[in-house]
Amino acid sequence: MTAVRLTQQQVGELHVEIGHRLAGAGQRYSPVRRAIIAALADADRPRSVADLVAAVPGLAVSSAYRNLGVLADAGAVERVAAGDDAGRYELAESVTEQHHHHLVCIGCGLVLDYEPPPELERTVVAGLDAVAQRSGFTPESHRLDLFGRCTDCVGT
Amino acid sequence: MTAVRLTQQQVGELHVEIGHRLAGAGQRYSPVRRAIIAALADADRPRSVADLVAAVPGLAVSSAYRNLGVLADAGAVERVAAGDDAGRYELAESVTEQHHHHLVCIGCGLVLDYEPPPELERTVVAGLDAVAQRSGFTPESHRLDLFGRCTDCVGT
DNA sequence: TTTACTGCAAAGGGTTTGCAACATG
DNA sequence: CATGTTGCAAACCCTTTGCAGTAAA
Repeated sequence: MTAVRLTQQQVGELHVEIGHRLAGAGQRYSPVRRAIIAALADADRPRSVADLVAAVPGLAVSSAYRNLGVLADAGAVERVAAGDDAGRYELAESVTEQHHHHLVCIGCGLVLDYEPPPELERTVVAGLDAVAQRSGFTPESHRLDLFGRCTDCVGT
Repeated sequence: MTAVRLTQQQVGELHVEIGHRLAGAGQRYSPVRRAIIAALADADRPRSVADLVAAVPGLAVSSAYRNLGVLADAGAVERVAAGDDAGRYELAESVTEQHHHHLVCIGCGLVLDYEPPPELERTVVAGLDAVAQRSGFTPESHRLDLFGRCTDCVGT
């Protein structure tokens, strides 16, 4: 199982938690923001801005970007840099409490979430810590993404 | 040692190899393209287009993009999607014969190359193969990037 | 002399911002 | 009412493309 989905109850807690974070930043949890979060919670993959605008009726493009910015600052969502194309957003790991990485299709741009096997994750973290130390970097996060072709794009 | 630099001799072979690949694609290895490759070979990190335009006197922005596109098609360079900002390019691994990943500074956008320890790389490849198989993905490549703060940005 | 390469300027697509109206605490 | 939020339209940035001139096989 590579999909990362949340139960109804988890989604409920999600809204509460995000409401708190926004309030802490002096921001409101408006209906539009709720709708954006709901749309993100509904998917098991990062969604593009165009995608979100289409999914939330009446949402203006500018509002989408502005709200995603506010939500990102509040630590509710994260921007995913997939390939070259448009930016995608997903719920922040600090609110879903699920660490994951991405499978990116070089054919159609599809981005899937996957949860790395614990041993792999441990090895990667240890290895990157060592590399960071040698380079004087203070580690913050990492990405372990696989690029390939999804079943629909294999023959392309 | 995290830097990935080439010797003078390696750079010479590089030009020959790239010349062959371009010729095979019905393209010339023009002076401008040589200058772009030289600028990339000169750095131990991916360079932005603006950076390249500044480094190659007289190079027009449009020519930079066009040439980078041609060079990418010929397998000489690769585009690196770092953070959110502008696209960066570096020599393709198939010509440098050096597999590497990136350290990205979230403070200033600096991108450094590093060569992963062999065991780490093996573990990652094996782990990703397993994940890909479960998801029906045909693996092509991967990225194992670390995000953090460089020595100049630690206090930010 | 045919085909590739170049710079300039204009166009494109994604993202950001100014602004006046609206909604909420 | 004071402050946050919204949509619209214009502005912005990076990137691509049309075009006429130049250079190389």
